[in-house]
Amino acid sequence: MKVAGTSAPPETALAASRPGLRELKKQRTRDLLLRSALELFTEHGYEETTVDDIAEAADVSQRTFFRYFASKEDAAFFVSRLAESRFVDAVHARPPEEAPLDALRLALAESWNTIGEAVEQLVPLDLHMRFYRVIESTPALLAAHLRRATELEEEIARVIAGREGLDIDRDPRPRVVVAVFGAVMRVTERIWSARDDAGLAALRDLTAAYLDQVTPALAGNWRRAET
Amino acid sequence: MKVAGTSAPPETALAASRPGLRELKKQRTRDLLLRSALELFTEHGYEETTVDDIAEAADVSQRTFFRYFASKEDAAFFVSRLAESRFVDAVHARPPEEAPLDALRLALAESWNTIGEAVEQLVPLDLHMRFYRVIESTPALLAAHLRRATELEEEIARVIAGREGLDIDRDPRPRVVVAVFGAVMRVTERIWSARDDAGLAALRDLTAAYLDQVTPALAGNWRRAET
DNA sequence: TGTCAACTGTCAGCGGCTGTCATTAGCCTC
DNA sequence: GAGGCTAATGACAGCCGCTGACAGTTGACA
Repeated sequence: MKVAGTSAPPETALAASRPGLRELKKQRTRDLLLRSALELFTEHGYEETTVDDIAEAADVSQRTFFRYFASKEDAAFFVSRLAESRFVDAVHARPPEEAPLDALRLALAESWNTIGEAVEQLVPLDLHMRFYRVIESTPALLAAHLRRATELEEEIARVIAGREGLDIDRDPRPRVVVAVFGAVMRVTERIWSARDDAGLAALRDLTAAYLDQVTPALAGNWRRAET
Repeated sequence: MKVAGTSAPPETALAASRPGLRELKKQRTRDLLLRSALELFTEHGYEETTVDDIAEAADVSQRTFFRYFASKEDAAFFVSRLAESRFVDAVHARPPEEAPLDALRLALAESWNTIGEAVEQLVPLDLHMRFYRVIESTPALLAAHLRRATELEEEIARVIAGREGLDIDRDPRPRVVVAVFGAVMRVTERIWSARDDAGLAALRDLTAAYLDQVTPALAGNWRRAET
């Protein structure tokens, strides 16, 4: 890679520009591994599925699996990574006049479709949604998910701090809002995944509803002003 | 402790009533394993410390380690578990008139000392504090820590829901406040652990300061009303 | 077509963790 | 205080996630 150019193949800094048989095969193997993994996970459970199972389902050796994915967990979150990056893009694109919490909420509302499309490129959206329930019910995966979520929060907190012209290490507010936002998201995921209707639309609606409740839920006595 | 009764050993349904040489040895082994583990973790790092290392430091077989702790991780969080239960107790003890967020904040403020004492029973408080930095800088431990934190949040959310007479599955507010509270705690831990002064007092002060910023940080535009 | 590099499989090995079984050692009774 | 009972332990074997090393295969490109 990085063969700069005089004559023949362009091969600029662009990734995956001209496929080439090799790249194509690679991508196909990776996709197959990914899909096999998610299918086995959702069908038999994460812990119950060995890396050997996945490799066998994709007709490669176990060693090859680890050349495509750093770990079993890495494969499990491959799709999520894609979805998250879309959300980050959406936050970046928000007009800077918006208050932080509004920017986050609107960025999310806006990115649902983009995310859906991006996921569908890799694996059936339905499969990815079902896998969320596996995450939620598998301690090891849930732990990894939460850690990844806080990393994402840190990234977004920096974006927010940038928008507001604040030093993230001197003013805790960017991290706090983002953490609060993330906390609500997590609660939503949790409740959503326990439901029967685990579709994307349901998640979207739940999220919107809960985000509206943040401020009222924090303020004072609930027994006085109901609703 | 609690040796009452007539003549020989009562041995009622009470746990750990009369030590007995056996129980005593067991407890000593467990404490030794625990302390060895934490010392090795803080000195050489979590991943770098083998269970064999820990077992050897405590002069038992590796198999015995796993009879005391379900996993390496389990040993790592043994002390934290104790501290958390103190906090839960404190929340339970709060007068029911207090608004939820106030109850949480005051329960925390109140339990610092209790926690410190309880920890000291098991291992040097200093060691436990230093270990928090290991958690924060070890991906696997951080992940586990976050998962455990959300489990704790669920427990506390139920307590809050109880206080307010709400059905936790119909009203999201208990989970939301607790999640927000927990989110602020996490941000605090993170910032605290990155500091030089990683003492208990510093953590306590930071937490208090940040909790006061929750509501203002959520409300509207930061650029207008500064501090 | 032949050379080079990328991709892959095989093998060996480590660390976390578990089941099994024989041995040890506290406990309890007679 | 000698015996039997049972909990606690150690030793061993084995599974699974994961990694390094080496050799074989297969696209890429002159």
